[in-house]
Amino acid sequence: MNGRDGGRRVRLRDVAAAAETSAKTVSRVINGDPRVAPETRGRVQRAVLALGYQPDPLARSLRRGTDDTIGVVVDSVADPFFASVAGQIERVALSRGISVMIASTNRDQRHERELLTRMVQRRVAGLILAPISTEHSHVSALSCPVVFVDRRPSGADSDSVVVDDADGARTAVRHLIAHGHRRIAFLGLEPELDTTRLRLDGYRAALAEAGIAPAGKPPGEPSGKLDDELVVTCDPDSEQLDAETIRLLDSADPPTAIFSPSTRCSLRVLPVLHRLGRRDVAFVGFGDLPLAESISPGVTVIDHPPDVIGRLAAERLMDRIAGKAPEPATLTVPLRLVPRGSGEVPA
Amino acid sequence: MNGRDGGRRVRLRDVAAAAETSAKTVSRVINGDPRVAPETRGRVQRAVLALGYQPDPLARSLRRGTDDTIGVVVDSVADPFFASVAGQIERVALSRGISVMIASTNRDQRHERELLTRMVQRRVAGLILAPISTEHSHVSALSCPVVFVDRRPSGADSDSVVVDDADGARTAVRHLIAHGHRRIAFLGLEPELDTTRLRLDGYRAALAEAGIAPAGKPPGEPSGKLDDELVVTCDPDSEQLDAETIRLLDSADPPTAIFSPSTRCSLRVLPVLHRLGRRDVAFVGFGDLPLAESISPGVTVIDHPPDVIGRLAAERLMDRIAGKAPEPATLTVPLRLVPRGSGEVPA
DNA sequence: CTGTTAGCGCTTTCAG
DNA sequence: CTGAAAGCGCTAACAG
Repeated sequence: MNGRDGGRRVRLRDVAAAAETSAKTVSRVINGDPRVAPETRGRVQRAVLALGYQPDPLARSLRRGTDDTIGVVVDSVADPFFASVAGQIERVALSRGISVMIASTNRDQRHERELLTRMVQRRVAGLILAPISTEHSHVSALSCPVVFVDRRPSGADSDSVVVDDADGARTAVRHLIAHGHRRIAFLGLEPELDTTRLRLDGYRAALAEAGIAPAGKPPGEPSGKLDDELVVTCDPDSEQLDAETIRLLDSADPPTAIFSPSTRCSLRVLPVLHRLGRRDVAFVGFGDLPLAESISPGVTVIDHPPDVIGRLAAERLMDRIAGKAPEPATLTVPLRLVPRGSGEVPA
Repeated sequence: MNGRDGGRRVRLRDVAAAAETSAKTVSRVINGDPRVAPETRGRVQRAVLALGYQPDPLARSLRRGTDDTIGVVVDSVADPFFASVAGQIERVALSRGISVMIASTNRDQRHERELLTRMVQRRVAGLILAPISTEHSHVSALSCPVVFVDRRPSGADSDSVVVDDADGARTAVRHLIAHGHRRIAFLGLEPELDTTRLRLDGYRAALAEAGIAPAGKPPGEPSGKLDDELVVTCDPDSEQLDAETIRLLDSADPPTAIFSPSTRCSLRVLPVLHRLGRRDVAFVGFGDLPLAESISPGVTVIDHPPDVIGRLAAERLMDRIAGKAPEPATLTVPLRLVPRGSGEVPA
């Protein structure tokens, strides 16, 4: 009926034979080359339909040196933020007939490099990367356009779609300060991440401009802490963050407010807060959460919209692939604070 | 230094030339063929390293007819459940050196077919599919192993990893009945989905065994409703579900308990409940939620573990690809009820 | 407008 | 143990 005769693969030459012409002419028809006689074109199209021919993307890519697929490399597809980013990228790509290949680095630099190499070898037409490694000279040598998301490349001559992390954090902490808080904790991403540093900068800037000095630093630091007494940086997916949160809240001079620099952190810290029944502790998180408004108090967040970021990155990459983008640029997606209650708890 | 000399692609023949041997011998070394003289092997390996050679996966797949990539086709990567499933699949695949290609159907049958065709054309070694179409004969003809997840294929001669949807729903509704509820609403997936039907069956079974007849059905049904007065089925991503929830709660003889048959529904219904301040309405959801224990009352759920499902599906597919799996089987992942408060609200 | 030839980079024959 | 030839399915280059 439709060509799947016994599972046998239909090739260009089969179509050519059926249409009584050459492979090249069929190729022309397939690729919309206008220089084919209408009559011939008709015969070919009929044969294509009759045999159910579908071009082999592998052979085509090998010959053309490029593929109609783009690669998306993020921390983890299982992370709802990146899952959503990837989903949007897919939507945009799909609407232009481009396939998407998604892969996770799991925040491993070596793995990141391997994935990129692998994708380039597959002749992807372009890449969208949430970089984990700090050094990206190898990326610019990649021979296909790359758009960075979420985190900036160190060498700033590439396209990227980011947010103003420092500003977002500053806004969050200012908000807490405006509600009377002076002891505000930062709980607490991996210090290696670019964004951690920026959000920490914003946190400190807000404190500084309010004349709040970072608390004195004891000399011998346990691992997982930075200088500041109220700053914790550790893997937010580990229970260490729970422990640190409890320790801080139980300490002699505890924080009255918490700034959580990422959704992953919030998902750790909020349950601790609720388990302890500490509704008196103010909370602002970086990144929105499902059910944020159904918790009481509602969770105040800096909205960090994955769908916008994904869409912009995808559109940018499409333009680049089409050769349309004029020069590398950094798109900064605006952030806004969404007050829901937890950030407005008074000191 | 490491072969990326001027971005030029290093081919097998370049290595052969450097090692003063033939392309085929280099190919043998690359593929671990033992029938190469140790001395030759050494020379080749040195040349590979010196030139930074990496085999071209495209050319290799074209020639071999198979690729070391598997395809994952789910409703949407942006859906946290499937994102998590995909993440686990990726982990397992990766540990065996297999790449993963993820794509979303967006619950479109035609699109599902296109994606599958596309992936098969790319010679994927296997597929993991959360089927949306109800008829899957075309899938079994796909010429590569397929493992179904979440929803069963209609022709049951394939591998699949599912949960006992009816049983999970029955357990949930029994739990509510045990707490004294007799008017229990079902709110409310798309009726087209296989799983909706099964979960609805379980819901009805639990009611039936408790001697609770489905409420009388008015003759003229507005769209989005099934027969039963307390059953709503509609797209859970639309605001229609909010409206239906409010309507039911405001009706003359309102439900005292709600069974939400999926996480997507829960994320719609719970905010409505909280907005209305209806802490008196009992709630059990199918599928766990982030922050479920931080809401008050804590959200009672049937845990529907995406990581287990993903891992099992991936392992099953790997076995199949390796030719190890004996015969098609349906793996049923056990479900358990996690009481957290909302399901224990008395009638 | 159409066809032939060559070759993308690799691996499978099949001979040495 | 090694290599030459052929070809996976397609398209670029160059004729006609």
